Amino acid sequence: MSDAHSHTHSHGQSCVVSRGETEALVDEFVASLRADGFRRTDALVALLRVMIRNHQPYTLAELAEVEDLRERDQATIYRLVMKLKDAGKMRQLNLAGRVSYFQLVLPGHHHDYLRCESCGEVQEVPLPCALAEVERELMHSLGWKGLHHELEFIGLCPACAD
Amino acid sequence: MSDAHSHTHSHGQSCVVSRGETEALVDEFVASLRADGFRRTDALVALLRVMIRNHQPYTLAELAEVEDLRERDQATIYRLVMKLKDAGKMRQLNLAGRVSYFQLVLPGHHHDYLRCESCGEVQEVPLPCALAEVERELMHSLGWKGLHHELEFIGLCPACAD
DNA sequence: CGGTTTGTTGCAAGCCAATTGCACTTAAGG
DNA sequence: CCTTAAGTGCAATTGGCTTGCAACAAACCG
Repeated sequence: MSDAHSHTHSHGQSCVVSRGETEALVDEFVASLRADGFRRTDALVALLRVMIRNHQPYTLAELAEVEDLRERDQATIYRLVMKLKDAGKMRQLNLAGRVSYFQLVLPGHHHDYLRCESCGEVQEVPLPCALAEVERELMHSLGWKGLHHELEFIGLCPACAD
Repeated sequence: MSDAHSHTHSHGQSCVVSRGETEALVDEFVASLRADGFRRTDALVALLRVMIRNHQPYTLAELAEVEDLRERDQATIYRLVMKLKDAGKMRQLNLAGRVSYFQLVLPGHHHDYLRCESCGEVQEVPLPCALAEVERELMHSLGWKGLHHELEFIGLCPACAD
């Protein structure tokens, strides 16, 4: 009952960074992490390399499939992701049902998503997001602090719509 | 590692329907469900009574605690919810991490939510939502069909913000 | 450069919401 | 009533996380 979505989701290509530029960003990122008690380990570097080079949401399972992380324990990746999240450097997105997606927090790289409820495809919304103003209004009128948001449009992708 | 949020979340009161009016809406809802092969069972009526009278997102666990559903098997509730979802009458919201929330689809009763990342409190956004136009634009320019959306603002509620 | 401290990792076990198989019950429609 | 297909309870399984523990290895110190 209820459809499955258990295949590999294709993400929109979005935000790909060149090889050399990635290394510099990774170094910078790791350096900033030192303050949070992180050490420069192979696993951390490999994880950041992937998530910086291709800035998009990944499931833990997807990360475990990636080059240089493939042969690592999933618990290791899990703990890295969680620690990054605790440090405020990682965001947990609840795009689909029971699996969580994770995406690095890179200031100025916010995105909303479209998800196909038939095939599970996820793609970025190619329009600027105008919710920052709503956030400001909510913080002002309701007293909430530090708001960000998660917006997902759900429907049928062109391929599944027939 | 990573905070827990495992307590009972308080939902904003929102959309409460009077006792008598609820019964009428339940009857109407059940009637429309006949077309999808549903039968009028006690469990279905009890479920709809709750979810129509107080139109808000519920977890399966919360539903299982409710009057008239308390002594029922959780698998029964689960299957009702899934079948309603398959019939397009129920929406699965991914508000928090591990657990899913479900909310009946009642045309014209759309809401966005605010969630506190410290205490887990969820409340409705008390502002009109202006994304219908974005949906139209996306369907037109990208060829997606039947779009709806899920929008959640995340931050610290007034109580947790100090 | 060794030695110490403390974060990191692998492995395996555990957790828990969700999911399913099966046999029994019951609503709906003759 | 009687038949049929949907609904239900119970128990068992799945699967994505989550954790305890002992072995490792960065980072730091003298």
